[in-house]
Amino acid sequence: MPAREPRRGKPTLRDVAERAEVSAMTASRVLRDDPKVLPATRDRVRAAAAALGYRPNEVARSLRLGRGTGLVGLVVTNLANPFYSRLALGVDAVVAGDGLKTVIGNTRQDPRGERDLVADLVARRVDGIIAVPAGADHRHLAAAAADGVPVVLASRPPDGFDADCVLVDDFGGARDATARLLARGHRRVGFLGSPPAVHTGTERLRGYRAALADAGAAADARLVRQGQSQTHEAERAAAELLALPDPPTALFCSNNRNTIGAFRAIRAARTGTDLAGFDDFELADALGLPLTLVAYDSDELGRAAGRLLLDRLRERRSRTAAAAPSRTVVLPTSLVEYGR
Amino acid sequence: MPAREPRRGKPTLRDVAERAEVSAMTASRVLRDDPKVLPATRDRVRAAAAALGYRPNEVARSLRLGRGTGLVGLVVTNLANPFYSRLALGVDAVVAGDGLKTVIGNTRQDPRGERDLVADLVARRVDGIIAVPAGADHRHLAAAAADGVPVVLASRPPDGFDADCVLVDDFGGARDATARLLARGHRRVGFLGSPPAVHTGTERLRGYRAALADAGAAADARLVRQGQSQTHEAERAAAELLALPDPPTALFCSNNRNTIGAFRAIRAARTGTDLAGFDDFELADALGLPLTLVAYDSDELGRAAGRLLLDRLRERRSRTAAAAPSRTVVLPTSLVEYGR
DNA sequence: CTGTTAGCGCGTTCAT
DNA sequence: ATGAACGCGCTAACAG
Repeated sequence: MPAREPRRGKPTLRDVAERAEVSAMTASRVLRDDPKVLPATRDRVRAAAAALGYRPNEVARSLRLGRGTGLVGLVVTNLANPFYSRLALGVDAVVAGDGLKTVIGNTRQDPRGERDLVADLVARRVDGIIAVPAGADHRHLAAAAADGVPVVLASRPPDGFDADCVLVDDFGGARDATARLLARGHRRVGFLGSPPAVHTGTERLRGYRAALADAGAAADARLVRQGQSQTHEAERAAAELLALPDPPTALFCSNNRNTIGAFRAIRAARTGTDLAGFDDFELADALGLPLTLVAYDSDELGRAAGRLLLDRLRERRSRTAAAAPSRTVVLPTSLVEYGR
Repeated sequence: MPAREPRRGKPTLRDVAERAEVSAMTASRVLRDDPKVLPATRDRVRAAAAALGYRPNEVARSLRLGRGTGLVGLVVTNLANPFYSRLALGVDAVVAGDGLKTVIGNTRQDPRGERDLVADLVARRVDGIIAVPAGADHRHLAAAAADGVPVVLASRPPDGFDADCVLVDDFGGARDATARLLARGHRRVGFLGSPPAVHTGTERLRGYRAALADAGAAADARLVRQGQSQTHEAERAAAELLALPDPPTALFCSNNRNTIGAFRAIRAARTGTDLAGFDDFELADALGLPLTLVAYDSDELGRAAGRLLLDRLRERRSRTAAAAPSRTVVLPTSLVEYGR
């Protein structure tokens, strides 16, 4: 039988080479713009490649080169939350600048799923991982880092291992927003937040408490509700607070899901309860109720994470000395007032 | 020099094999749960793999197996738009069920960027591509399909080539919403929509016009503004319509960006203009103005696209007969009323 | 049950 | 300027 079948699957470098009547090596050189090729040969190879619709196989390429795959793994819990999609956008914008693509992994808050996902990303030889871990157990991420895959955490710090990370000033933002409520004369301020396992939730709770302490206001534990991660759960929790015999006159919410839920509850109860929350969101200005929000540059969160990762990858390429110590970037927050 | 250096980079199958004192082949079998291995050997290999922290290299694996990479490319224009992030989520949810991962490509409306992106995805040997093309020129997608990469379009039909696609009932939804406005007695209904090149925009414009014709209402070209893809552009266009000597008494908007912009303009102008739009969105019920929206299951858009792609991939695996004819799924819409 | 051979598509090394 | 040999890490196909 002849050496090679004519049309089996996609054309390979050898197909191009045969058609141009050169060796595979020469074809390879031409297609990578290696200068040491005769112009005439170059044209023949290019013509052959075009005629065959040749596409270099990046899989074979990255195997051979031993470098990474040009893929960055992004691990988030819920892409439907604008917070995460903005993050994804920021990451992608930055890493795309270096020719990298982003692989998304949506874990839906499932810790086991997150473990498998990270393992799979490592097996796929992504160049790096950017993660917003769902839980407090970071061993799977530590394992990835130990396997030599650079890991960058976003929105929560690494626990039990060392890694770059980019955070928001959770404590300061929450404290400032709560202080703003207190400055308006409120004495009973409720708190609505995510489950206690989430770092941002606990930090923001700390900020809320610090503001109360600073103002000499009492910290009533009955006014603190943690555990809501969906708007309808938050609405229910807020309604319960408002129905208390001695209800809070203001509410601070630790994220946009809780703020929106609380808004609905307040509007329904017509109590005129003052409202503040972490995270800015679209249409916050159009709700017809006064609202104090802790804003920050959510795109920048992703971009900063992307930059930290790119720095690690560059460091790795230029086999320079020892690895740089891990870095933490903290994004500032600001208070915005709507409808006032 | 000795045959193999001890610790260079990640451990490979051969490292595991040597440590377990078996051949690479046996190690391979164990790690893939091939039953034809002696339990004792199996344990030794497993122990060796664990001790070394071995991770199979999926890159080498997919090169060897000749199958795809287990990656699905998703091409969208703007992940920050909830419409696209929901789509991404739906796609990922479905394909993840088959062990596939989603690679996102955000084109930011740049047609040239989209061309390069698709070419890159093909070079990376993704198993398939799901795209919401930015423009009307689909030659790059046709090329990918011709290269043997299954392509599924979402939210717009293929132009100039054959492919599966999932659409929303753009025409019907727009016609129904406009008819609702007309049924309330409006005679002058304005239209705000995306640039003419976008399929959904033109279909929805057709629906709007059909409703006008059905009701015997005049189609005043001055009341039609196309070209807005951001809320602030839409707000400006809406304001211009409202400032006309003979302004429309109602507005129909072809997507959520335009609806939100129009909402802001109407609220600012205090004209009480009636408003309807395509796409449901969060907080639409809380805006304090009556609003008629064309709703559909946006997650299902992504899921349906994912399923069409999976069907193609399965068809490909089971080398059955000729390829099935391309399929089109159309999602129904419904009208929802808020604040009325 | 286990090992050997061979090669997926490509690029480095060293010839010529 | 061009080509042959070799191997990246893995696994089908065949021995044994």
